[in-house]
Amino acid sequence: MASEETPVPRDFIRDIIDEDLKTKRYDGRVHTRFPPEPNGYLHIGHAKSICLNFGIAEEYGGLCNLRFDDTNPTKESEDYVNSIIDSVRWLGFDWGDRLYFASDYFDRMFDWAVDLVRKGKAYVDDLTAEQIGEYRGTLTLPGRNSPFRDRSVEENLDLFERMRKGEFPDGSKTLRAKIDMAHPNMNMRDPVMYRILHTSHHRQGDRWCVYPMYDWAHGLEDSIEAITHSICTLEFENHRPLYDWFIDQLGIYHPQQIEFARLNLTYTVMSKRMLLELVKAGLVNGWDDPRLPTIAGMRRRGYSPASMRGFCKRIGVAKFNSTVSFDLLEHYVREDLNMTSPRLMAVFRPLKVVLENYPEGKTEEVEAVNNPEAPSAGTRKVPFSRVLYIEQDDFMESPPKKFFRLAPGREVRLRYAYLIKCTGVVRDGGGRIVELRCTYDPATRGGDAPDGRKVKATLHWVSAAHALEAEARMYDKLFTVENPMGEAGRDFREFLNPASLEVVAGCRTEPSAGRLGVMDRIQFERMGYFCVDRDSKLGRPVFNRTATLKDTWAKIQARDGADS
RNA sequence: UGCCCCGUCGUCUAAUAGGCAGGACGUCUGACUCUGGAUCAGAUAGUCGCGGUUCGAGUCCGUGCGGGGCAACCA
Repeated sequence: MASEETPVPRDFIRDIIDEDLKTKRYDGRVHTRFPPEPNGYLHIGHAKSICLNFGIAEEYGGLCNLRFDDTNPTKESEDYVNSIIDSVRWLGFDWGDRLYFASDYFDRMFDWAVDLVRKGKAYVDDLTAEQIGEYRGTLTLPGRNSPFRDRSVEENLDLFERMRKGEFPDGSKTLRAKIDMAHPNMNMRDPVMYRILHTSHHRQGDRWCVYPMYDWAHGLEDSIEAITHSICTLEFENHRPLYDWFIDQLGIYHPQQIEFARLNLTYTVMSKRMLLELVKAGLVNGWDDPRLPTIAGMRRRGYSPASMRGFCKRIGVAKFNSTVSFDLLEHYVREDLNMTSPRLMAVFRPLKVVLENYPEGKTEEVEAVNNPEAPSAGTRKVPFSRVLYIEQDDFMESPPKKFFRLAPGREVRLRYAYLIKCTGVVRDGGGRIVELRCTYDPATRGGDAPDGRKVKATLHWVSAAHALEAEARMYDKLFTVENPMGEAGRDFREFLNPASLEVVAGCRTEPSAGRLGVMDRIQFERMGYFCVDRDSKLGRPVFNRTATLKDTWAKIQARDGADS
């Protein structure tokens, strides 16, 4: 885990915590929390927040809670709760026995609301949602007081209690904080605290028909759990004054909210809403589609938890709205996978090679290194015989100057095996090359020529008779543009990359691939990092491409105008 | 024509309490190599503008410009 041995990052949040520790603001405690709403799957943006919150707790010897902000039963479900628990655990974090649900605090929240009503700081409003909007004013114009704003405490108490008992239909009444309808911060214009929702809750059943709003609930949740630093994203900055107001009116424990910029990544979308749209429309294959930036999707794609943690740690934390390059993510993934992935050989688009001077029916085994970065991974035997497959892209009949691979009359090395030279091509009726005739040099077993002659390329290969058939799913960027949301008036779906998934059937792998288990991560030499998908069948594995290897040749081709 | 927040290489991010603007990714060179992988060496490129304070400003003050957020009974 080289990526995690980097020094602990410094950022403005840790500076604030250092300062609070110095001034003994919270008696030297550091207690954070990760508070997702169970209304979708977690994505890499959440991973940033998870790493931040759990990471800070770890570094300071504090604690981090996992708390579900389940205040809106119309959008939430237990399935989402489970997927979130699964994702956080997979990322490698532990919340001990501190798994909490906002819904478990509903009684206390209700009592506190009654408290506010008693203090004349909250009232029951009969305005409709639409009217509330009208009375709120605009960004530049002050709002007006609701005609129900000055009801007596007794009447408010009675009405609120009857709301709770279910006497009123959905939307007919709300409980509102009594603050200031002319406040320059819109959030302070008598925000709604409770709405009536005759909807059963995935944990509370039908116990409630009034549910707290985020602004009212969230600060209370943090207060109840004695959180010291409530870390959240920038869009809640304007809500902090309200969060503070509630806590001060109630006179309860007061955490410090700190906002940071959410993660944006190029070539993808990072909002649960957009992700949900893609899933619902069937534009991807579920929440764990390997093309999605969901944690479940990236996991299925083959990203390791360590690489995701390394990425999150090293992108830093700031208040500047930024977009991280997808290249950076891939860099950390490759960095980790390079060190940890066993190497195997597989040919994705097979081209048959017949070694004319190799005895028919003979098979030998060559020794291959499992991981050049980790000698302790040992070696393995790979069968070699007269008929082989190599990659179609590794042969060109009339190669350009910079093409180093096999061509008529040219000699290359077969990895760990022999030097071979191409002596001819065999075509089908349509003139397509279907087979290469080659000779091998028996003196080069293992790959080195006794006379010291060099070759410019080493190719991966498999023995036709011993190969295992497999399917590969080649994933590419989900969108064709860096910011799919960036074009005014265009829907982000217009920029979906039609080539984001290419299924390659008929791949041939060396036999040892048959011993892999689901989710095992490997590198197919020269082709990229892959992992075994759960769709694999016995004897016919399915591989997801996690990332390609850096490919200098592909870069040259792209730059020099692809003459292939 | 309101309020809040933010502007450092192409990108992300450092610069302990004002003191040589550094790192990473990307890109480009080169070395090495039985993965055109990995590794190594080098190059590239930045403090949004204008004033002010100061011996000294990315950092402090003012102002302009630019970007983001806010008008759900969502979070």
